[in-house]
Amino acid sequence: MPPSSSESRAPGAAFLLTQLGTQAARRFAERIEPLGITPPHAGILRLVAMIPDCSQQKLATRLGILPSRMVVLIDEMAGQGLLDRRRSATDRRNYEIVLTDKGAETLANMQRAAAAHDTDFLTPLTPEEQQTLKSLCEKLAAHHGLAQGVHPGYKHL
Amino acid sequence: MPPSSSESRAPGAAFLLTQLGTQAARRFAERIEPLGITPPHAGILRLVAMIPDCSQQKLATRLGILPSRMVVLIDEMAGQGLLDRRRSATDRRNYEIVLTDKGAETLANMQRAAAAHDTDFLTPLTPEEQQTLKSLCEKLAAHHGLAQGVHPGYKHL
DNA sequence: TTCAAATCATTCTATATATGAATGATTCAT
DNA sequence: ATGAATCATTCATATATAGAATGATTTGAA
Repeated sequence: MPPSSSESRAPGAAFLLTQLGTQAARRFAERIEPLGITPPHAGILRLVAMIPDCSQQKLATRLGILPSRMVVLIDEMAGQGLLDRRRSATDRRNYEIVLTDKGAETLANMQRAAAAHDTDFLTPLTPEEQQTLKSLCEKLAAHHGLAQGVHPGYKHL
Repeated sequence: MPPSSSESRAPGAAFLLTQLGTQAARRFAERIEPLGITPPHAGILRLVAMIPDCSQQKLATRLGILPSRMVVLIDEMAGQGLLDRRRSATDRRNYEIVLTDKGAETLANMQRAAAAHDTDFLTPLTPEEQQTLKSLCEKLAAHHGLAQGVHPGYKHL
């Protein structure tokens, strides 16, 4: 039987992951805030760079965001000059979202911020421990069907 | 220099932690949903059991929730019969929040759900790997100043 | 060819939550 | 005894999100 002498409940690994994940997400949000973007913006930026001339619908389904919310997010980013809406020549129902020069620059800054965030967050661990943690997390993520590079924190709860 | 041949960006460990943490939080929320409670309720339940006769103010500051929101949460839980407001005899400004029998029962069910959640979420890993992951997470959590058993996901962002 | 169904972006409405100020009762310190 | 502080509460406001409804366009079948 588990040791529960009085009321001292040692949290399990899943709870620790929740704590750490929330903390990591918050710190990343703080890192990119000076760039004028939020985590959803960052996800869009990455995806638009990976899939050029992508419709809003595809972005929405890939990121798990509702189309109606995507409209607002794209509005914001277009207003900042990070990307442009371009009517598709073949299907005039949808847009092709394209990165501007400023958008590409912001993406590069965002990736630098992500790298620095990663380094800082894992700094309490030795390089060997960092590698071990990463391997274990990759194994877990694979088994839980998490999409490469897209975190499920954009939709519902 | 890091290998970035084309556009394939391998996510760092911090990003993996964000993904896993979000996923773990969501699954836990689904687990306790049949009990009629949400994650904030679960946090309150745990804390009230650990600190009996606790004021709403203490709960709010410990959990990082605004007092005005705490009122609503306690209202909901009292409405479900999980806890009672009892005027403090020594200081009639504040309440002492006490668990009811049903509240204690729900807490026990919640802890069972948490244990099952932990087992299921980590099932892709061997027992040794699970222990390693837990140790590394504990080390990280300690260095990042995370409170025992209280995750920072209840406030702002 | 034509017409119904599907698709994309958008707008609108409703709900939940975050935030902070203000209120009233009570206690504390001088 | 009086003013400051504390606790629970209410209020007003802002923001995020879900989901339904709309209009333009394309697609597919009769």
